[in-house]
Amino acid sequence: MVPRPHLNTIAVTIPTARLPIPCTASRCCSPYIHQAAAESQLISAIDASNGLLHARETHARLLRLGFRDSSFLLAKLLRRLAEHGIPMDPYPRLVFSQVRHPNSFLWTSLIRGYSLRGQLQQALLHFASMRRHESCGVAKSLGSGTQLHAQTIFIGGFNSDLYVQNTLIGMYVECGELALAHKVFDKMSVRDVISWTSLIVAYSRSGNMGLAGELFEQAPEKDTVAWTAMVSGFAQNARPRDSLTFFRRMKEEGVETDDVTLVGVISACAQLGAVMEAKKISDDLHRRGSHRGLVVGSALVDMFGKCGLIDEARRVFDAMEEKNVYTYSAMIVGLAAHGQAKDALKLFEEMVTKSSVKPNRVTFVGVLTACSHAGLVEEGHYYFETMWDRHAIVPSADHYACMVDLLGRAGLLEEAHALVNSMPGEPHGGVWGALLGACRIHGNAEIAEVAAESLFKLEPHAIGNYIVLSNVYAQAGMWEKVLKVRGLMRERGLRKNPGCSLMETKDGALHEFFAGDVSHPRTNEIKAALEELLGKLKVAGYVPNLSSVYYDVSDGEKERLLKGHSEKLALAFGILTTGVGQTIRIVKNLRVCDDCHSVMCFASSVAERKIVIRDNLRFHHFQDGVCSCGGFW
DNA sequence: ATAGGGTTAG
Repeated sequence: MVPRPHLNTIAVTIPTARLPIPCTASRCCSPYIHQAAAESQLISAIDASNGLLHARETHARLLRLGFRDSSFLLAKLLRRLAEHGIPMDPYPRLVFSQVRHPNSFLWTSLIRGYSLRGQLQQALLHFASMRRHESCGVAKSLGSGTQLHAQTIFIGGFNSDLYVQNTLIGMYVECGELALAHKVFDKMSVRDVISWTSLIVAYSRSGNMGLAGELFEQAPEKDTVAWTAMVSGFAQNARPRDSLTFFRRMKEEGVETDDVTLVGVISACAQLGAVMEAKKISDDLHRRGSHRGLVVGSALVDMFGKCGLIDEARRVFDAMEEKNVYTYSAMIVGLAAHGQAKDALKLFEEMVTKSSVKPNRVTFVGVLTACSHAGLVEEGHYYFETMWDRHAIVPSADHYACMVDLLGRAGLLEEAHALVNSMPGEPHGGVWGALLGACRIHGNAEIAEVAAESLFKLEPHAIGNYIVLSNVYAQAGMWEKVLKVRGLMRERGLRKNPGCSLMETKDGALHEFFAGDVSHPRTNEIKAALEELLGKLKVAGYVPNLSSVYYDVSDGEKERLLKGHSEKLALAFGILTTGVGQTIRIVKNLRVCDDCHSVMCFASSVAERKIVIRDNLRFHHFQDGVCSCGGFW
């Protein structure tokens, strides 16, 4: 299954960029030197080329010397040709078409050539064709040359051609030039649904759903694509409930939905953990027969994983004929979040050995978190090493964060700290955050202070860091320092995120509970059910964990605060609304505290329910008094 | 011909 880790030490290896190193003891490095020399000679020749004939000679030399695929040199040649006013057809166009994998620089040179000669339709056609190619993996970034070219066209007229204008908007959106996109839109005398949708997408991508929504309401015509842009826009901007609302509105108004629409809603359900809605969508897809498609399937794997139905995720995964890196990553990440580390690693091995799908950085985040949440330190080291050894992926700060988390959780705080200090590049908030989190678990106030100091500089408004540091102090009984951190928070105008738990009843209704919440219509019943449950749990041996309250108050007050935790309210409500043997599913926005965790363990056996909780990190499956997380959370 | 889609730590 999992290959033997070959690393036992906490090696702090600094990955270096793997450049081809031509020199060996037996072979001289001259071929490389020759090639570099040839390249620089060609550059000079291109720069010096005068007119078509000279350029053709240089081109021939370039081909002879084996540079037929050098986007860089050929782009230079194209630019030179354009500067000399040589018509784009046929020669420069031929130069371009001979390159098998043109990069965006070469594309830009071609487009620029056309636009400089006033052949704007041609320029746009090539622009459109470049965008089609980009989705096949060519560099996504558009050079400043392309932007320049667009402006040329913009100034040069064509404001009556709907197609040209729409293409321009699309291009500006891709360049992130929102204001310019809007300017083109404003100047248009005739707009169609594509113009409106392009602009809606532009605002949605910039995070401005308010304006996107206004445009949507104003648009005179709305088709499936326009509606879908809103549904996925809300999902991508972390507003899953609005996404669902729009989806429902769309159906009410009789607008056709398609696979793309459903992918948007799937993502919303994944964020919410809304199981009932998720199942409805999945059934819908089955009826359409498109549940096994590549994108839909990958989204479903992710959704079921995030809704706590990991077996269902696996079923979809196994049924898919075509899988890519999204599919595998979603499945691996899902298994990791459910604590099924061995399965996650096994799947990764299958991916590497049996499929032709190459893992990417996201896949490795999944693999490393799987190790971390299961305490598999040696395996984590092993996979971290293979990233660059075997898969040519240079670990990013995110991967270092995973390693710090892995070491830290396992109690190797010094090693984790050393890794932070020795990693290449500056550690970001995630890296320090992982270290701080580990300090909370192991009660190390000293290293926690170091981590927090960096975090307060890097992300002064991230409230969680203050809370965790203050909790570390509280655990150690350092109350004066707790007050100091609270003072700091007040100074910076930061307020604690209220704990919130979500429970979905069978009818698909979502019930929300906050800490100490009495606003639920059945609050009295819930309170009574909780009291009754806690009474039974105490008989079974449950003792309230008062050290989970990080306030310096009396024990009685601590117990009262513990009872108000949102997941306990959700649990009590769950017991009211389910029967013995059924599953209670809760989604929580923050980490589950130790006391709630132990209550869930006890309750799963005493109340004879399965309890599945998704917190901000992972899933806990409670059954017969035991949690699947094994203490790692 | 031009608009909407899936995986990421603490």
